Amino acid sequence: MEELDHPNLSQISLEQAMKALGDPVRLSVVKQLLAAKGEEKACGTFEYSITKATFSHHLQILREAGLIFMRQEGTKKMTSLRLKEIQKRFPGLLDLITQTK
Amino acid sequence: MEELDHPNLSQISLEQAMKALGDPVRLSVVKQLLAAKGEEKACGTFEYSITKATFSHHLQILREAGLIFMRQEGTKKMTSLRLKEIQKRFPGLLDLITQTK
DNA sequence: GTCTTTGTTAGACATCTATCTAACAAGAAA
DNA sequence: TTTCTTGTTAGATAGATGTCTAACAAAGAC
Repeated sequence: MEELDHPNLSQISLEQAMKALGDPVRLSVVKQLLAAKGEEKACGTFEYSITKATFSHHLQILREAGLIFMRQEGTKKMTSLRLKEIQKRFPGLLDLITQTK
Repeated sequence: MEELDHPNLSQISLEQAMKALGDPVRLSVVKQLLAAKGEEKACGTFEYSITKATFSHHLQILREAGLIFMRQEGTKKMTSLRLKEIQKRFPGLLDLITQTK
């Protein structure tokens, strides 16, 4: 099993974070994780209207942007927001996403 | 002379704003406008390392995303941040850009 | 009027990106 | 072992995006 790359948030630019969030699928993922209040979600529990292959691609981008953490558990892959690290590196970003409708 | 389209910020999604900011040239423009503390800047006064044609294209994207206001003054086009409107529609966004290094 | 300044538009082009289908991988269940 | 569940990888593709050059437009200066 491959070890997944989870970059240190200090390596992530605001530009890269913005780019990752400037997509409907990926912003929706972050919103769903925010709604989960820090709890993990298996990939299959997200709502989306694309194929699972494409969805997997979007999760990879969010992971490489330092925004989500993923770990294997059996056949499932548990995904969670890197809440504290994001708040430290990009203060106000998650509040902005939560509040903006 | 064409009237420029300046959308109402209520029409702009967070996703669109993020997308506009997820580019090095455009994020730099916003940072330079923030550094100008609300003052207008002529296009020619920005620092960038692309052609003016490409730069013009990026300003158009920022304008259409509701982030900047542009007005003609003689041969120059004065550009400014839509500060208050952004703060109202996307609270914390500009602080985030200002603070993140 | 002619030239200069400032920026836009048109067209072309290479690269990036989101998407799909099909095949694969790995763990769990039977 | 065989099958099911869950998700990734590979390869292809259409469309979006950032970039350039060249031509144009409009206002000011001479």
